[in-house]
Amino acid sequence: MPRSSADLPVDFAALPPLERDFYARPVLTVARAAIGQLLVHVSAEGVCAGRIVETEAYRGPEDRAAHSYGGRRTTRTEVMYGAPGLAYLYFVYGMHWQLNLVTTREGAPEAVLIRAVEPLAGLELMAERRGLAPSDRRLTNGPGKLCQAFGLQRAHYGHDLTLPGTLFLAAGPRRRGRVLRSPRIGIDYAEGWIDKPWRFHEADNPWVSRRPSGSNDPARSVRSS
DNA sequence: AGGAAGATCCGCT
DNA sequence: GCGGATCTTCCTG
Repeated sequence: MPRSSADLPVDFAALPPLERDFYARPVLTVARAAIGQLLVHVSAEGVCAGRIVETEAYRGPEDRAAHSYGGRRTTRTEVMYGAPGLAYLYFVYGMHWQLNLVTTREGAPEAVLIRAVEPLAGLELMAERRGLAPSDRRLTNGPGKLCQAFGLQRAHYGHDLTLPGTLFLAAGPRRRGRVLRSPRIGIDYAEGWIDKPWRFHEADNPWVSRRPSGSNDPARSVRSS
């Protein structure tokens, strides 16, 4: 990767995927490590790529906010129990898809939700899919938005992210901002787990979906590697 | 067979 | 800030 996106154009589609080792770690570790990595999707319509700037960790079966809470194992959650490096996509609110990375080890239903991405390539295609201008920040600053922009949906359920050429993560540029932690968003139903700071995002990145809500809970800063 | 809820987004006030 | 959109999945009876 170039040091900045102002360098020569990168052939994102040809980048080597992150290997299974990346995903085969505790979910909080992967959620933190995913910040700054690249998400790439190659489709018939074109190539979309971006830097991951916001994630959340879901640690079933004990995590009440996780779909795999209590060991729940259904058609929908089945892939969460699969090999680390698989993609878990699900459909919510009758209209939105969400992308997760399966982590840890087979049988451990833990996953990282990708909540926001900073677009680097395929902006025109993303804009077309989203019905927005390519310069619009709403292109990819939310979990449902980025899936629509990248053209991700049911067909990608269970896809192996370690395979090259289609849908995968790749090593991001070295330079990154601080990473902050805060409580996860939209899990008011998860009594006892609401306040866990399992959301990670780059400080001062305009593509992050929202600033940490509670000005009271000081988002704790984490060293960037 | 039916109902309820949902890891969201958008537009309006 | 609030409510509506919209439909799949899962649980209950």
